[in-house]
Formats: sequence, C-alpha cells, structure tokens
Amino acid sequence: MEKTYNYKQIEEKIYNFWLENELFKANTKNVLENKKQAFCIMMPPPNITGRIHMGHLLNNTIQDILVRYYKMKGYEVLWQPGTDHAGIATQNVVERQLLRDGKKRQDIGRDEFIKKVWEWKEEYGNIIINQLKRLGISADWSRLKFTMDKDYYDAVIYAFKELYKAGLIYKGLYIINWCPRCYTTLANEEVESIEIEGKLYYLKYPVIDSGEYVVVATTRPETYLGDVCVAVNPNDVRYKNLIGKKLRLPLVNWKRKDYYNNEVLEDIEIIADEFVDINFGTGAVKITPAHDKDDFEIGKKYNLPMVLMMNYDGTLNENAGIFKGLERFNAREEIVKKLSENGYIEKIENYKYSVGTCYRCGTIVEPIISEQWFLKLSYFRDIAKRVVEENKIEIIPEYGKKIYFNWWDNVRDWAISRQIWWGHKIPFENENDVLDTWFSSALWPFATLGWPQQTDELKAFFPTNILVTGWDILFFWVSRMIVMSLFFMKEVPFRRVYLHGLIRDEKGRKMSKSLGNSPEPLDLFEKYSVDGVRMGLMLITPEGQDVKFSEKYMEVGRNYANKIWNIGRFLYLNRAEYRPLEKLEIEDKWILHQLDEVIYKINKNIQECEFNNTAKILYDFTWHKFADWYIETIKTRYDKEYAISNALFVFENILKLHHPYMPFITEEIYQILFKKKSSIMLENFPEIYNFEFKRDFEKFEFLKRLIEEIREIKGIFKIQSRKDVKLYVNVQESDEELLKLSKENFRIISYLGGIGDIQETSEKIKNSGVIALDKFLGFLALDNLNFQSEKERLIKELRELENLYSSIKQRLSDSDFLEKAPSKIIENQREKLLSIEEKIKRLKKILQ
RNA sequence: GGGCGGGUAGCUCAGUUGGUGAGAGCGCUGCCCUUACAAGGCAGAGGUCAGAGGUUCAAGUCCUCUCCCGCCCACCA
Repeated sequence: MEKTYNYKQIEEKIYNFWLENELFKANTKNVLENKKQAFCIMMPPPNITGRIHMGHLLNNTIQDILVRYYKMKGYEVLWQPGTDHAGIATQNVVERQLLRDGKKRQDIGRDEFIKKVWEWKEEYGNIIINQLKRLGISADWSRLKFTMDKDYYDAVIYAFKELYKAGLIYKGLYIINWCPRCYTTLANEEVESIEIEGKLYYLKYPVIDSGEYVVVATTRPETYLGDVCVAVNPNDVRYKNLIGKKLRLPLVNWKRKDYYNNEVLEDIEIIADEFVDINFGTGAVKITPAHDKDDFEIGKKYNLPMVLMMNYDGTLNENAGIFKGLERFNAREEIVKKLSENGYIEKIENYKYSVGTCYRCGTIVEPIISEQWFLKLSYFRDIAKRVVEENKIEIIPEYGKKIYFNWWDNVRDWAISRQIWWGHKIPFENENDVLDTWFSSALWPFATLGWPQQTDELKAFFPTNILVTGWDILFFWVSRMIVMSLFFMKEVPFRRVYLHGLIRDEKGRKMSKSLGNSPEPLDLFEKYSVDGVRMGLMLITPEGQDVKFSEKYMEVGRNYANKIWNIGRFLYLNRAEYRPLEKLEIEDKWILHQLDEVIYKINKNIQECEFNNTAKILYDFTWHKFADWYIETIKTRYDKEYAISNALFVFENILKLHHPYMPFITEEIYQILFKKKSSIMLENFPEIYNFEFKRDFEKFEFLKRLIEEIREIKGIFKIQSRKDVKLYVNVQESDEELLKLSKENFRIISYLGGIGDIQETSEKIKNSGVIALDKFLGFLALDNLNFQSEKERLIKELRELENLYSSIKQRLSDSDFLEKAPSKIIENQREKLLSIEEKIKRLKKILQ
C-alpha cells in the first residue's frame, strides 16, 4: 500500500469492477419470488442538455448512500436512472446550433428539425450520465430511460387521452405567460420574478365633451392601446361624478378589433369596482384584459372586449395603428415620446417593481391571452393534501408539508401546451403544440417501469420507497407526480420525499455561471477524490436547509479519506492472521463497546435520512476514537498479532459502515486487507453485536482522562522527555481500584502519557504538577517546573469548582427542587456535589 | 400582503421528549518530523446561546412579543 491514498487510478478501476460484476442491476425476480424485499428510488432525470453541477452532486450522493445502504441491508434495490428531453432547453440549444449556419427552425421544417434534435441527443445527450458515473453512483444503467423513448412517449400520450376523457384537460382562452423569445407559453412555476428599477408613467385620458382628464398610472404604457375601460373605486369622491362617462384614448384615431375580430368602440367607459385601491397611484386603473392577469378577470366579470395589441413575437399589431410593427420595448419609448409631445403624459416617476422572466432564457415574460390546453390541478387539491396529511407520503423535513399545503391551497390550473416542436405532440388533428416537459416527468415513477403495460417491474417496485430531490422542484415535479400517480395508479408514487436544499456559495448566494462561484464537480474530484468530496459534502449538508459550500470542507473530506487509508496501511503493514475477538484487552472492550453504539446510531440515522449526523458520527468515531486512541494504544501490546486481529475486526465494520458514503476507498481497502475477490457491496451492513463491556469502557475512560491530565501538564510546561517523568499516586487520597487499574495498565499510560514510572506515595510531592480527579490524586514530578504557574492553574480551577459547588449546593437546599424534580436528577446532583467536594478538598490541601 | 426557515465560539454548524459544569470541524496560538498518516500528532485560548417578557423546581431547548438575515408564493395598476 502506498503512503497516501492514490485515488485517481483506484476510482476508475473500482467502478469498472462494479460494472463488470453487474452489481448495480436490479433483479425483479428476486422480489416477485419473495426472495428479497424491494427498495426502489427514481433518479430525478437530468436534462439531456445538462452538465453535472453541484446540485447533481448533492442529489445523487444522497441517493447513492441510500441505495448502497439498502443493498447491504439485503434488499433488492432498483435505482432507476434516466434523462429528460427538456423541451424548451433542448430546442433552444439546437436552434442556436442551426443559427450558426444562418438558419431558423422554420427554414428546415418541423420533421427535419426533430431529426436534428435526435442527432444532437445521440451525440451529447448522455454526457451528464457519464459525468454522474464518475461520482461512483450505483444506478441500474441497463435500465436507463429517456422521456422521448418510444414506449415512454406512448405512455405520455395515453395519459393525456385518459385525462382528457375524464374531463380534467380542457382547451381555453386564458391569460397566460408568454415568452416571445422561446415563442411559447409558460406555466406559472416557469416564470421567475425579478425586481427591476423601472418607471411609472402617468397617462392623461381626455374625458369626452369636457376639458377634463382622467390620469392613470402604468408601468407598461404601450398596453394602453389595448385598454377597454378605466376603473375607479365607487367610494372615491374624486371620480364619483365621472362614473359612466366616456374617455378617449390619446392618439387613437383608428379602429381596433377584439380577439374575435369584432370592432371595438372608440370611446371607453369609466366603470366602478371595489377592487380598485383608492390610495394607490391616481386611484384610476386602466383595464387591458388581453394583457394583464387582473384585467383579464375584470374583463370577464364585465364582459369587456379583449383587445390584443401585440403579436406573439413581441411586436405590436394592427390594433396599435401607427405603432404597428414596433418591438414591444421600442414601442414603449416611441409611444411615450409621442404621448409626451401631445401633452398626454402628466409625469414619469422612477419606480421599483418586479417582472416575470422566462426560467429558460431570462426574457421578460408577456402576459397575453392565448388559447391553451389546461389541466385542472384544482380537482386534485383535496386528495393531494390528504395523502400527506395522513402520512401516506412522508415529507422530510417535516415543515415541507406546510409549504406543500400552501401551494395546493393557492393552486391554479396548469397550462400544459407549449408552442415548440420538441416534445410530446398533443394527440389531436390540426394540433401542433407539444406538452409541457413536466407533464411527461409527472409520470416518471410508473412510466419508467413500463406503465401502462402491467409489467413485472411495476408489480415489484411500485410504489417506490423514497424520492430525493431539491426544494426548488417541489411544485414543478413532486406535486404533479403525486396527483398523476393517484389518478393512474390509485396509489402514491413514493412513501417518502426527502427534500434537500440548494447549494450556495460561502456568502449564501446562488451558484451561477455569471457570478463564477460554482465549482466544477469534476475539478473537485481531481483535487480531493470522489470519496473526499462526497464525505466533505455530507459533512456540511444540514437537514432540510441550503448548503453553504466551502471548498475547505472538500479538503477535510480528502484528509479524512487519507486517514482511513493510513489506518488501513497500518493494519496492512502489521498484518496478522485474522482471528477476531480473541484475547480481549481493556482497549479492545473499550472500542467494541463504542462500536456497538455507532452501529446502532448509523442504522437509525440513515433510515431516518439524517445524513449529516451520520457523517459526523462516522468521522468522530473513526478518527478520534479508533485512530487516536485505540490504534495508538495497541501499539503497546506484546501480543501484537491478537491486537491487530481485533483491530481488523473493528476496522472491517468501519469500512462497511462507511461504504455508502465513501464507496471507492472502502472497496479498495476491503479487498486489500481481507484478500477478497468479491465486493464489499455484497457484504451485510453491520448490526449491533450486543457486547457487554460497559464496565471496561468506563475503566478505560478513566485511563484516558488520566493520560489527558498528564499531557495537559506536560503541555503547559513544555516537557518532552519521557523516561525521567514519574507519576506518584497518593495512596491515602486515591481509590484502591483506580490505583490498581493504573498500575496494571502502565504500558498504556507510559506510552500515551509519556512517563517513565509510576509509584505510590503517602505524601505530597513538592514542586510537581497536580492531577486531581474523582477519587484520585497524583503528582507529576518534573524538573524545571515553575510551581508558581502550576499554583495559578490550580487556583483557577479551584475557583471554578467552588462556584459550581455553591450553585449545586443552593439547588439542593431548594425545597421546591427537592419536592418536584425527579429523584434521578436529585441523586445525580448529590453525587456531583460529593465529587466536587472531594476535588476541592484535595486541591486545597495541596495549595496549603 | 400570505407562507416557510434561520439567528449558539472569528467562520460553518451540532445540540434528542426541558434535567442543569454549552459541543464539533475549520481558523488561531504553542509544542512535536513518536517507524500508518505533516493531508499528521498533542495541548491551549475563545460563548450574557439575537433582545425582552412569561411558563417551570429547572429554559439554548416550551409560549408571547420585538429586532435582524434568508427563501418561496402572490403581487398595487
């Protein structure tokens, strides 16, 4: 074994070893024949346009931990991987590629374009999958699914038709979010709002047959061309006598037509409605039903015409008259200029407000009316909430429930048609739209298993056990999978949902390309090893909160991997015949006692998805218990072969416990140390042994404390020498058993404490370091000891003890406490008081 | 406006159903190349647990209010 963990070659070798031995493949038969229990996870399918980023790292590491754990627990595990066709994103990529040849998709036509997308997919679509393999993840790659695979495609179309038959899908004219750049509608969840510094324009609309004006405020002045009325609050005294009067739109001396091509009256009316806020702006609101969500509702309420003044490419149409053909933002400038020249602008104020942007390209989204297909999500509200309320689906962390309920309470129907070419085409004559990508991914948990066919896979693995995903797609994806599964399978898609946070940078900012704060996972693997990165990441991932990424922790992970490597190396260099648990000494029992505790905790924590806790427990036990104390201690053993063999027993358990977190290094060391040709993946995950070594554990704990005291004194006085340092134990002040224990285990104390001799004494040794423990008084005889500073140390300690003493004393003399506190607590306090009292007594004696 | 998280050591965070000398890692300081590991070992310093009030024998932990920080949803034209 080399001196440091040489991960680069090992990772590739081990991954190939796993693949060659088909260790990731799920065997459906084992479940159907009741040989094994099933455990199934669906991988959230990455986009085919994607490259691995920190989010994938976190998401897949967690899944891999669960998968490897349950495999070792004896389950038949299916981790179903796949990729998503990512309609808009992929179409954008291929369009950009076309543009390099100066072509638009319209130039080559739909069929040819789709062909191009497939070509692109064959070439680049699996890059992310290959990158994910570097992470060591153990998905069943032989079952890789793609949302545009023939069978999956058919499943999507089938689902659409069934929902349509059930009356849950309908087509209608609604105000939708429109991205003029992607030239498609967007679901509400696909719109991200950003705050901008804009302007608020105050427009003057002349009142007919009077010299008056009504002033309205707007952030989108160009939409005035689609205005069909102005609304005021009925209680607004300023406008009371204007209600019902007519206004003329400035500059508009052309005929406008509504959506159905009927001419619209030139003059618009002032109407009254309670919804208008008297205190905002001027108290008068322009109503543009075709271009604003709220106005659309008002329009429906009052049966107002819908005047569309924009084309779907973002240019103004006939209704804009002289402004026809202008791009929407140029139009705004032109219109403001024209209005201003003609005295129709009262004022312009700076104004901060938010606008919706396309989550794919960042273009400002235009609210606009359009005919679209919708899915009645509201129909599912009750049942979707019920399955979570009744814990048929458990959401981790718990508070995720509240967010989920809140979303359902406010849910609106889902616009599922998209005006793009790449996707599942809506199955109707003359229909050119495709379905929202999320419509197809909503079927993921069962369509990947062959639905609507009644397959063995469905029988064996559905419903799945747990879904691991980020908070950001709770609504996009998780909610929709739940209702689709309830509708088609009459069953929840998964028993549990584990939601992890987003990875942010040290300052808590989102990772983004423009900020340049997102590290490349592959670079991290190069620098810190995959296992180091996985472990480092899990050490900083709190449950249910965003992760603040710190490269420092990747270093911690790498150092930890190296530590494990070197423990292995030590055992390898001292290797002995493996006959575990013979000739157990105190240190063996001490570590075995704790091993049991750790095994118990790790099993519990992984099952409860406490991945961060698990990582910390493993780290602490392995480094600070096993390496720092146990390995150091067994170096003093005369019967080394037994000691090493017992150490191997513990270390074998440690390797298995670590395997889900650090698959590569554990496999490599396991095969070297235990000369195995098969994989550690096939071993059983450790279960508690029920050792009964509590008393020995406590005895060793005493020795440990004694050694720490010795080290502290030596540290303070900078003593390095060993042989000339003697420990004197005062026989009157020390418990007989502890004295015996110390003498019996002199090999340990002398090596780890660095002393040369242990002797009994009945007096107090002058000018020495003082070790005052419970029922134990020792002196560390040192040359060149400055007893003055030792005295100061002791006085400081004495003061602290006295303070403590008086507070406990007070508590114990409080009748309420004695009456109401449980006897166990009172007893505990009494014992504590006694031991402090003894320590104080000893310290005082010495200081005299 | 509605909802959700968080405020504990210089930094990042643990802290079980309240049980009583508040923990870790990193960073910092000092000493050590002790034959597994300097990607290491040993030791040390460092905290009015955001603030106020309350419940309780007992509060970092439970309740109320306040102040900060972050996120999500809906957005006032």
